[in-house]
Amino acid sequence: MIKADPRLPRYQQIRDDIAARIARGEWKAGEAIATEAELSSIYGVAIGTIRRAIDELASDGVIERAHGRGMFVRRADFSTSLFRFFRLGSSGERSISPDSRILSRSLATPSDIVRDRLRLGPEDNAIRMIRLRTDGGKVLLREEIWLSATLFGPILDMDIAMLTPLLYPAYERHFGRIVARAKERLTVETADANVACDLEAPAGSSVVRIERQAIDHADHPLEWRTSHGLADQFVYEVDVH
Amino acid sequence: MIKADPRLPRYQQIRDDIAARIARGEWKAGEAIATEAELSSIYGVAIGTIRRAIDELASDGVIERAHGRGMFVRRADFSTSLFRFFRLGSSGERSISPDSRILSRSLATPSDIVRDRLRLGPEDNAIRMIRLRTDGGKVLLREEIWLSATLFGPILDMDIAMLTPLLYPAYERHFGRIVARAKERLTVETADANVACDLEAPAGSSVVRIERQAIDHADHPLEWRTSHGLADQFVYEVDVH
DNA sequence: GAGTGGTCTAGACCACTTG
DNA sequence: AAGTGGTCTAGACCACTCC
Repeated sequence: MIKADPRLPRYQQIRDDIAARIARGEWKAGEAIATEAELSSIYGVAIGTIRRAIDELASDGVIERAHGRGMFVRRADFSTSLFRFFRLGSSGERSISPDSRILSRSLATPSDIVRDRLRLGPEDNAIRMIRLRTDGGKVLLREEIWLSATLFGPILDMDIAMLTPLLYPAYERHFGRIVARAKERLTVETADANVACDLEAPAGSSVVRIERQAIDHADHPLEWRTSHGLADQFVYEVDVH
Repeated sequence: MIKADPRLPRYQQIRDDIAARIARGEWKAGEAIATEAELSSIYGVAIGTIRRAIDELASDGVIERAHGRGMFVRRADFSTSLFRFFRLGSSGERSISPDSRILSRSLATPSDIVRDRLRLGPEDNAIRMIRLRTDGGKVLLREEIWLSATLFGPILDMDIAMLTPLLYPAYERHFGRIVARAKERLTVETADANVACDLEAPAGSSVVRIERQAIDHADHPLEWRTSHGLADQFVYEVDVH
């Protein structure tokens, strides 16, 4: 049933197993998962241990609890957590449908910064992707994405449709790697030639730069991403705890 | 011992009581608080209930746990949570000492936006403060801060030294109101005359605008704040969950 | 009323830190 | 060895939802 490191606490093993089942599609978005009592007998632990596991999944936004009704898989659109740029325009209400287009995907030698952020060894290789996020044909964001080739190597040969529109669900589904949290760093700068070209704006335009390190439950970095978007139409919303 | 709403779960009453004790100075920053077993007998509840209360204080960053040593009041500098703008400069390492200067403090009629964000009634009054955050004489941030006059009225007559350098600890100490989380929204715009003047920059400079709604445990908004800083030296770091 | 999640108990045993 | 927080148990009872 569980093949995780037995040195980890049971509630963490169970948390990861439930997350993996959801990623494998055993429980689908919007559906109710097994009840606490069922899970308790499935895993052979007390109900309190199950609750502890679910607590973390709920705070990760993977599962939603409804008192008296059950526990439900959240639609995996990440709208409340790790995708929340560009509510766009003054209306402020409409949420973006995250169309994305991967421009390139290749094995590459990581810079020292990328090596540090992904915690790669001196010999490790990396995967580099350039991706555009668009809405209604308009380019909103240009992203440079770095992954460890050791962890995500097969991504180079996968059908591109398996990587759209969102990458984090793809990491879960195909590699069992769950992004639990991320560190982000925002600055404002002027666009260089590559960024300006992809954003369809003049070089030297004012752009927002977002660096994001995506991290799993074990505190290991999964992805390093640098995104750029035009400053004058940029909105960034976040809940700070 | 506890005078909170008895309809609330015990662990929430205990959480708030412990937080209030810390705010009153019964346990000081860096000190160990009572052990779980002691708290359990103080409050007359099982140790699991104490743990539940402490869980929330720990995730709020009020208390830090150390396995085998005890539980400690975190230094209340908010450096890891709600004050983390402007790590400033390319060094990226030095953290800012948050000098602050309150320029004005008065009763004012809130706009509809402020009324909405503070959830004020149509007749309620508000307090408006303008504050500068500086480092080494240089102005980094210009803040416009709004509070409910009903909740924070006495702040108008307090010695200004009681409100520096940080406001959130002052809210805790003098009003027992704890900021549990905040919603922030960042945009980039050009400075108007007031902002440019306070930031000692030409009007029309590119500035970052941060709107922040600070919220307590009961999900009630405590403060609405709009901050501006020069875009070219702005760094914003956040942990996203 | 049956079934669900939410709170709370009163322990047990383990892992870590300090003397 | 003593004391601390961390994990886990096997229940009890409550609050909410749905039939």
